[in-house]
Formats: sequence, C-alpha cells, structure tokens
Amino acid sequence: MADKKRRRNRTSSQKELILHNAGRLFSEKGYDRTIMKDIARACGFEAGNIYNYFHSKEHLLYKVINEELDRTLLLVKNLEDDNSLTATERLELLLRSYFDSIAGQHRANRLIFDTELRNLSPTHLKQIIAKRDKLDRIMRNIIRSGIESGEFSEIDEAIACFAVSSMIIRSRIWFSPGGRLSSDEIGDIMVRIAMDGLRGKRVNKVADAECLGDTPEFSPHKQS
Amino acid sequence: MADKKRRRNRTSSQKELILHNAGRLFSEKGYDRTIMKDIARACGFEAGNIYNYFHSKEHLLYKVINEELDRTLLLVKNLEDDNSLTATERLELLLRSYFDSIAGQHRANRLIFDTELRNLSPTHLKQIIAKRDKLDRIMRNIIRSGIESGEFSEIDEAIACFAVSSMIIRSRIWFSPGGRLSSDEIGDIMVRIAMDGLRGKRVNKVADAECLGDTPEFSPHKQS
Amino acid sequence: MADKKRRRNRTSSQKELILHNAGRLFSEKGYDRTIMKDIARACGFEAGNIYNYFHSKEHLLYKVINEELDRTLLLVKNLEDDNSLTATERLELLLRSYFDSIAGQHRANRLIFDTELRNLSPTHLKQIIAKRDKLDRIMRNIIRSGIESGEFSEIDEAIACFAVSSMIIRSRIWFSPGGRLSSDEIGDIMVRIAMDGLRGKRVNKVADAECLGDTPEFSPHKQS
Amino acid sequence: MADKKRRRNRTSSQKELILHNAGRLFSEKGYDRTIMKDIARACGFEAGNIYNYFHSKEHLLYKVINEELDRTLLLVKNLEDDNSLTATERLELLLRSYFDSIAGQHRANRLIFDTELRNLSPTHLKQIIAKRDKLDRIMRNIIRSGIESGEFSEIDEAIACFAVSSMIIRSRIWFSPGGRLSSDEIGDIMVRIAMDGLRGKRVNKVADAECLGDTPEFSPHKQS
DNA sequence: GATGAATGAGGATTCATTCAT
DNA sequence: AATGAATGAATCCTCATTCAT
Repeated sequence: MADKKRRRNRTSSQKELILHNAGRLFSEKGYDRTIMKDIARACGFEAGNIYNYFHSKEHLLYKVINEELDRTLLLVKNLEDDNSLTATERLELLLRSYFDSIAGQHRANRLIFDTELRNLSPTHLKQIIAKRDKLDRIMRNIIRSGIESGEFSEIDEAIACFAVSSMIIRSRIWFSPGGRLSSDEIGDIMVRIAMDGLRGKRVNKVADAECLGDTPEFSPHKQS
Repeated sequence: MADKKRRRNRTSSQKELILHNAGRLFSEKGYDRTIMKDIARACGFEAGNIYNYFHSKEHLLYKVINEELDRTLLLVKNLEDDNSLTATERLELLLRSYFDSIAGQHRANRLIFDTELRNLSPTHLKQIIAKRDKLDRIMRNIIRSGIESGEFSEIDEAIACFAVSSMIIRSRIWFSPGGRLSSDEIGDIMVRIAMDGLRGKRVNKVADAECLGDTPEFSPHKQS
Repeated sequence: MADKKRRRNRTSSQKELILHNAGRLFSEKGYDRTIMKDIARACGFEAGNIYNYFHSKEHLLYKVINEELDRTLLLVKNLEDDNSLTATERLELLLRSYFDSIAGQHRANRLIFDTELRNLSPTHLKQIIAKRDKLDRIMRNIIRSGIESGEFSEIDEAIACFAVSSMIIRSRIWFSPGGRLSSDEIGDIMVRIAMDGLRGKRVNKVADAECLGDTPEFSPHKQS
Repeated sequence: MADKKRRRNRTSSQKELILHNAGRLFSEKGYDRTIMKDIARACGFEAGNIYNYFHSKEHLLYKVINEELDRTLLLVKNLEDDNSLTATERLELLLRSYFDSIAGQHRANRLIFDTELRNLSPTHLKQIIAKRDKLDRIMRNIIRSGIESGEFSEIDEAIACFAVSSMIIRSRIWFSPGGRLSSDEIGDIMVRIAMDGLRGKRVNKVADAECLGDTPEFSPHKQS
C-alpha cells in the first residue's frame, strides 16, 4: 500500500518534472526545435521514458499550456465579481498578476501561447482557445465596468484589452531578471502606462527609474 | 541585350515571388513548419528550383526579415531628427507607421521577428539585431525628447519603448482586416492608448468604437 | 548488471558490424557510391539506426581508416627497433605483413587510403595523415639502415619507400584469392621483386610461378 | 564555308577544353565529387553548355580515360616488336614513358584508371578494359622475352607486370613537380628499382639523390 | 553556341515513436 | 520505470539533365 502510494508520488513527481522541463524548453527554444531528447536529458533520463508518462510531444505541449492557463485563470477569476474593489483596482491587480507570472517562476512558459498554439491538435486547440477566451472576457468585463463607472475613458474594450495584454505578455521577450530595474519596478511602470492609457488623465509622476535586467529571453533588445 | 535584361527581370521577379511567399508562409505557419515544398508550390514550381535563387532556407528567412526591417527603418528614420514636429507628433507618426505596416500590405511578415530570430545563423542574427536595435534607439530618442519637453510624463524610456512597441507589434496576432472596426479606427485607438499611457493626462474622449475584424492570423481571440 | 553488460556487448558488436560492412562497401564501391542504406541493409536494419552508433557517414569512414591504420601500425612498430634482425629481414617482414593484410582478412579496407582520404573532414584528415606518415617514417628508417649496412644499394630512401609500398598496396587492385597462384606464392614474388629492387644484386632464381586468382577487386586485369 | 570550318574548329577546341578540364578535375577531386558546374566553370561557361558537346558526365569520363589510354598505347605499341632493342631496353623505355606521362603534362589524368573505372557504363567499361588489357599484354610480352633471353630472372610475368606498373602508376599519388628531386631523377630511380627487381643482379650504384617535390596530388606523404 | 530556369531523383540526417528487455 | 535499439517518415539540399530562348 505504502509502496503503491510511493509509486504514485514518484509518478506524479516525474510527470511534473517532465512538464516543468518541457515548458521551460518549449518557451526557450520553441516547440519544433525542442526534441524529446532535450526534455528527457533535462530530466535525467532517456527519451523513451517520457512515453511512460505522456502520449506524445503534442500532449506535452497541451498539458504545459493548459496548466499555465489554469494557473492564470485561478489568479484572475476572483477579481471578476469582487465588488469591493473599483475597476481600476481590479485591473491593476490583474495586470500585476499577469506580469508577475511572466516575470516570476513560470515566466518561461509564457509566450508559448501566441506562437505555439498552432502545434496543438484541433481538439486540444479548441479547449485552449476556449479558456483563453474566458480570460479575455474577464478582462474585458473589468474594463467595461471601468468605463461605465467613468474610471476609464470611453474606449473600445476589445481593442483596449488586446493592447494592454500585449504590452504585458510580450514583456517576456525583453524582460530579464537581475537587470537595471527590479521586476517590481518594471511592473509598476508597465501597469502605470497601461492604466494611464486607459484612463486618459494625468497621474503623479514617478521619480527616475534605475535598472533594467540582462540575460533576456533570446535576443535581447539593447537597453541604453 | 534586351534578352539579357528580360532574363534579369525574370530572375528578379522570381526572387521576389519566392521571398513574398516565404515571408507569408513563415509568418503564417512558422519557420520550422514551413517546408521548402510549401514555398515552391506557392510559387508554382518545385522545391529544388528555389536553390537557383537562394542558398538555403535560412537565407530565405534572413532576406525576408532583413527586407522587412529595412522597410520599417526607412519609414522611421526621417522622423528621428525632424525638429519641425513635436515628440508627440513624431511618436504618433511612428506608431501609426508601425501599425499600418502590420495591418497593411506586409502584415504577413511581421511577427517573424520575435520568435523566428532564433532560426538565423549567428552572422545573420547579428546583423538583424543591429538593425532592430537601431529601430529601438530611434524610438527611445523620441520618447526621451518628449519627456524632456514635458509632453510625456517622467518615465523610463526603455521600458516605455518596449511597452508601447509590444502593444503595436503584437496587434498582428489579433488584428484581422475587414472586421468590426476599420484598420484606421483600430490604429487610432491603439495610438491613443499608447500616447495617453506615456502622457499621463486626460485627452478628449472618442465616440464609441464599432467594429473589429475577423479572419485573424492564427487563433483569433473572440471579439465580443 | 548482467543486463547492462549484455547490452553493452550488443552495442559494441553492432558497432563492429557496421564498421565491418562500411569498410567493405567503401572499398568495394567507393565512399561516394556507398549510401547509408547499403551499409544498413548489409547489417540487416534501416539506415536511420546507424546514427544511433555513429555521428555521420564521414565518421564511419574515419573509423574504418583509423582502425585499419592502427592495425597496420601495430604490425609494423615492433620491427622498427628490433636490432636482432638485419634490415633485409625487417623489411621483408614488413612488406609481408602489408601484403598479407591486403590479401587477407581485411583486404577489403585497404585501398581506401589513397583515394578516399579526401572525404575526411579536415580534423580527421590531419590525424590520419599523421599516422600514415608515421608508417612511412618507420619504413624509411629501415631502408636507410639497410643502405648504411650495405645490404641495399645507395638509393633515395623516400622514393624507394614509395615505390616499394606502391607495389604492395596497389596489389589489392589486381589480387584476388583463389587464383592461379596462392596468396603466399604471390607474396613471395612481390617481396622478392621489391628486395631485389633495393638490393641491386643477383639472387637465386625461383622456379616458375603457377597460378593467379580470379574475382579481383573491381575490373580485374587479365592474367594470361 | 570558312565559317563552317571555323565553327568546326571552335567546336573541336571547345570539346578539347572540356575534356582537358574534366580530366584534370576528375583526377584531382574524383569523379563523384566533380560536378558538371565545376567543369563548366573551369571552361568559362555554364553547365548546360557541356551537353552541346557531350551526352553525359559518364561519357566525359569515358572520353577522358579512352584518350589517355590511346595516348599510352601509342607510346608503347612501337616497342612491342622492336627487335633492335633488348628486353631491358624496351622495358626501360616503356616504364620511362609511363612515368613521364604521369609526371608530365597529362599527369592529372592518370590515377583515374584504377578507381574511377567503376563509374563507366558497362559498354564503355568493356572497351576500356580491353584496351587496358592490351597494354598489360604488351608489357608482359616484353618481360617474358627478357626472361627467355636471360636478362631477367625467372619470374611470373603477370605478377611482375602488376608489381612494376603499380610502382610507376601509383607514383602519381606522391609525386609532385618542383621538389627535392627532378622528375628525371625520380624517373631514373624508379626505373632502376624496377629493373633491378626484375633482373635480380647488382647494378652500378647512383650517387646520392637530392631533392623531391612538394605540392603533391592530394595528401602528400612526408618526404623526410 | 550559350544561358539560366526548372525538374526529379536521390541521399544524408533528424526525430517522434515503438518495443523488447 | 527505464533503457536503447530500431523504424520510417520527413525534410533539406545536391546535381545531372532538359529545354526554351
């Protein structure tokens, strides 16, 4: 019994290990350029063994993206109907969560969404798109309620939603920890730009920024 | 003589044909998932023939990205030192150019930059990065001058530059012509969000937006 | 444990199998005209599997040539400083070894040296040339010592060395086992011609030769 | 008329030009590694044009080898029945012719025989083999007559013929003009070794050799 | 005669996946 | 669970050859 449990635990931890490395490699090198051997090596075993845990490479991609999406949905869902907060507060929290998830632990997995979605099977793609749309909807709802309350200027929510998310999501391309500015400082700036963009009114100026990271994702934009 | 010229024209047009289709396919399907046969078929001949015009698939990618970058640089360079315009005006023009090039004719080639850069050879990568950095530099210079003139709020130019470009560049993922809003209207909104984000003061509100496109790039975000 | 060992043995024997067939085919058909499928077929599996054992076709060629050279070096090295033997004796043994290795087991791999060296990578080529030159040097040393001792006539060692080796090495082109003369008889004749050539004095005549083989390497010279 | 003649001359000289370069390249790089473009480039035009003069690459190889063989046959035939010369004299002349043709003008074309014969079509192969065998026969006849006259020791003519030709023919691999020894000096040494090898009696010693060439065919054996 | 575009048949290599052990 | 041998489908690229101009 204890044996069985231990095995299940091990299995489960192996699965997580594989998913972790797959996610990291997919977003570092891209799905196509990541080969099963890369993932296996990163886990400390051989490629064949992955098939004891996952059906296929595509399945691995699906799981990685799905988990990431679930994590984000979890973060965001609570905000949707929280009437104790203003739209401004809710959106700031949402954007900050987004940014932190990109800048933080799971940042590696982030940009997978945009580009690598095409590697999913039709069935999996449909599921992922559905979840992603749910995310979009929540964000748009918040923006709309902000417009209605007069916090944001009159603006097309859909476009606003895309514009603001893009800013955050694509930050993964140029952001790298340990740079000129701390992750927190960058998050502040990004969120401020986004909120000002939606609000359309003057806010208090920040002092001067200081530091931005190096060792970025792939081919870092110059920073000075 | 006329013969030679005709032939050269033919060669040149074939090259352009190949580049056009390569660019389109690379950005539609990704570099890895585009095979030489795809490109050749799109041109109406067999794969082997491409090698009469280009050394390799990688070379094709390089040419596509390089041309696109040159086009954009051309658009933007004039703005850099045009003192007859305010920073606001210059940045608006720049962003609008960006957006139009993405939304317009060559939109197909656009997102290649971010992700597919890794498929370039080291030598080509270096060249491309250099040009891209030049683009970044111009944009940052404009932002800085706007800050100095008080048009924009005190903000880190590098971050601001990334944030604002991301908004525009990634629009290619969700933008599709012929939708609810015209390309011009969307451009207006995007630019307004960006400028407000940088300015930090209230601007006149637009009326209400109306329409957004369908048939987007890959897996369209829902728009309502 | 036993399991691992068994597997390693299997791996090792597969490697040898591949090398054996590659060597045979390379020297029968030439490097360029031997395709990976040929080698794989000869081993009883598919081409892709070879890459589980060797990096590339070129690597295969390198290994084949290198092993052959090592085998020959081993044969020859002992002779170099064996002062108990006259130069004549040493050279006879050396030439006989050469010839036997060509006429014998590994004869298939022999002529690869001359022509197929150009298919090696620069790095591998350098290594092989180094070993081959070592072989040449040993042979020249023996010849020189024979000249000094008066066993051989005064002659340019380098040229003598080339001339005599060529005689032996190229024998692979026309030699085929099972012919009119036995391999031993042919060896005797070849060695005698070579030694007489160097010595420049009359030796006792052999009786008459009798038989020479058929099924020669490629396009057998007629033998009568 | 004059026009037609001029054209024929031009055609003929173009054919020769192509054959010359083909021969040179085939023996420098090998048949397989020489591509039609190489040959065309060397001639100063494009690959397609070669097909105005020759049916195929194989045909080119055939012509090259055939011409070379004819040239050699011409050189050698006169010797066959020249009763005014001893066997020794005739063989010396023959070997010297061989060596000079290898060391001289057409040296480039020489080693093609051995290895590249396999690239010939069956029909062409048969023809070439026939001529080559004729050459062998002549040489063997001379040797036999030398044995009968007592000039050479009792020896198997076939083996002797192969051994001695190999020495000469393979010299192309290591010989390079302009080295330590002149081509003439090397020829003298080679012929002497060969003749002594067949004769089996002491001859007058030469002084000491001096110089041997560099820039050899492919991967020169070290010469000191 | 000469060119360059186009083809099609390979051929080396990669890689996801299967499977016996 | 883990390994490594084996497969087969893909895919890039080469090159002899053809042919219209």
